Amino acid sequence: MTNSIKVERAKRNITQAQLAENLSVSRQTINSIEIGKFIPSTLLALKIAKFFNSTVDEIFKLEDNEF
Amino acid sequence: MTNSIKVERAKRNITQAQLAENLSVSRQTINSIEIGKFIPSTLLALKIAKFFNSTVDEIFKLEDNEF
DNA sequence: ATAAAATGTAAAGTAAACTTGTCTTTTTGA
DNA sequence: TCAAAAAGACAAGTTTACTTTACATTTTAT
Repeated sequence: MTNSIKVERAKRNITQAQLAENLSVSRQTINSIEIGKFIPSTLLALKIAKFFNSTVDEIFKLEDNEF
Repeated sequence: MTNSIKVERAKRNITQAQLAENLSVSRQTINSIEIGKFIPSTLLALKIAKFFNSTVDEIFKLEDNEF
């Protein structure tokens, strides 16, 4: 699974810490998700998508070999 | 967070066990997600959405008080 | 009404998400 | 070029997703 959180942040010039604060999670959580270290819950994914006025499916993508 | 997995299953006449098998998770995992006992990972949500030819955002919704 | 299938529930264990704290490395900007 | 800000990384601890097993309840079909 890939995600474009870093790109979405860059578009809006928002830091990991700012995103984290807005979502009420730790900066490390955002960092770890961004670099693919772990997979967020669907609840957090929905919040991330909403924050970026986007969708979960737009930000998180299955890779070819997945499913 | 709410989800419409039960409805999507009903549309296609698929049991929890069949869905679980297709997604390589246990039946209890599907059951627990359906009744809101726990929140799936984004990876599993993407697989569920794909199985139903739908989207995560269509199947999983934030409730009004969330975020 | 009865059997079989499907669903709900619960407990114990494992895996992984997430937190907090700390430190290093990279990037940014004056 | 230098300092500050941002990002990457690591470890230990907590919480929660998920598994397996097992059993109870509900639904479906005959």
